[in-house]
Amino acid sequence: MRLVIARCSVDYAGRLSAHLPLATRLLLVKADGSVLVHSDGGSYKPLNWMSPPARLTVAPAGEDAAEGVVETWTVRNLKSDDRLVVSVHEVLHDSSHELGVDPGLVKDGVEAHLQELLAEHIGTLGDGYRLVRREYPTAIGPVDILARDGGGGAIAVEIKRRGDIDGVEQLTRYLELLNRDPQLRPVAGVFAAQEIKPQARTLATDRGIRCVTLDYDALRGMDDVSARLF
Amino acid sequence: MRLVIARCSVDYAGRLSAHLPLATRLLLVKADGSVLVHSDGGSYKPLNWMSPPARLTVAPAGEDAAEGVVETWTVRNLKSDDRLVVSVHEVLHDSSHELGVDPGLVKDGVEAHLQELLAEHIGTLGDGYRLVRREYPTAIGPVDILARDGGGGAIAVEIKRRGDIDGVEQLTRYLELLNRDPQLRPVAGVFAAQEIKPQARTLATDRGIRCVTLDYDALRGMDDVSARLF
DNA sequence: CCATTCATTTCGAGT
DNA sequence: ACTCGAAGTGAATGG
Repeated sequence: MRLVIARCSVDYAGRLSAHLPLATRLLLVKADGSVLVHSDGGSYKPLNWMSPPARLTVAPAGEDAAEGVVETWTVRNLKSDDRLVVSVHEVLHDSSHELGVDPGLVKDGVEAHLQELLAEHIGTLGDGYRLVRREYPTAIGPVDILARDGGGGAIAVEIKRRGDIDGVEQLTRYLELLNRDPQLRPVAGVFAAQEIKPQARTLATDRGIRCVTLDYDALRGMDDVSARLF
Repeated sequence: MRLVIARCSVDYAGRLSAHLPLATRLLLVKADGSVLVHSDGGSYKPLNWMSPPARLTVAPAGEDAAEGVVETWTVRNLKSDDRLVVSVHEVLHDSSHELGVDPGLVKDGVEAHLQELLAEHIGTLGDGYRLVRREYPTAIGPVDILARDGGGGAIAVEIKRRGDIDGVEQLTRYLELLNRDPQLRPVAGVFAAQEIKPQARTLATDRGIRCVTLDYDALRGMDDVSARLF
């Protein structure tokens, strides 16, 4: 990994065109040839970049030396024809470092986990609810959860972290299919998410689908309690 | 901006939990307190990070000194209660740099531009086509383009950079609404994108919606030509 | 300021 | 290899 602090301007040409005026920035060159151009603020997203696999070539200034350019970096993607051109005016820092391969990130608490928790505590949807199965298969893909309510009626549950209109459309398609099955019919729908967009709620309600807001911490808390009982 | 190359392990607790085992990485501390943890590969996305506004506090090793920890960095987000904890085992490089404010990126060639270009060259959809208006309003949101074909029939165009099933669903909803308007009825649909997924194409065709693949460079080229005429 | 939509999205899982 | 959906999505734009 090479770290360069430089006064530079940057041009990108690929799926779109973009330009960065002259300023002091961090140029980060990774082992796979990818380059990140970072400013001293903003988010984790660079101002501009070239994705791997890429190749960096450095050329001394040509005609643009008159404009103060010291050297020109050209970063070419090896699979597409995207190009990133960095016009370096002044190098303030330049160092290289051996990092080795990274063991990678371990995550916990995403949608899959939400589904697990709700399946485990399906009773939070109503008294007498019981789980039939998670990932209940249909012709167009698996429904997140199939359950039965206290009266034995079938319930199809679609789970999202953020519930928007697409999720309601998806659940609607599942319900249409499931309601053709005499073993299940009639199947009611539940749209469960940590956060449900108003538009999605309106559409769901209009179609007779119940909306449920999930509290991840509460579900996880119930988990802890039940864990303590053992 | 502070650049640190260090052997470290990292833990994040916030909307999810994540852990990075001990390895050598770049720790990038920005002026707004945000921290990025980068490996020597992958894309522009850091392995882990803390978004601004954030505050970094560094503490000498405590009980964990026995495990080889030299110092512990705690990065707290000032608006949420997200925390990033970096256990530093060895510092291989440490430098700070003044960058100043960045003038920011200038973009050109995104979806808005595609819509502009297609509206300008609506004739590429067929002989005699003419533009009624861009962002034609409906009760559930604006249609990208409303046009008339050579015979005077209304055409609703949905534009995407990448056309997938969601875009077809969206256009379907627009068409359903527009076809209730006696001034417009019957309204035909055109799904236009730089790249159309097979599934989306199938669904669109099934619903009588025409699919058109847009060539951005060609549209831009036509633009250049017409520009040269003036 | 909230809500929706786009993104050089990136990333991972499943087929 | 390809497709599809999720993301600690982030960022811009319109109401």
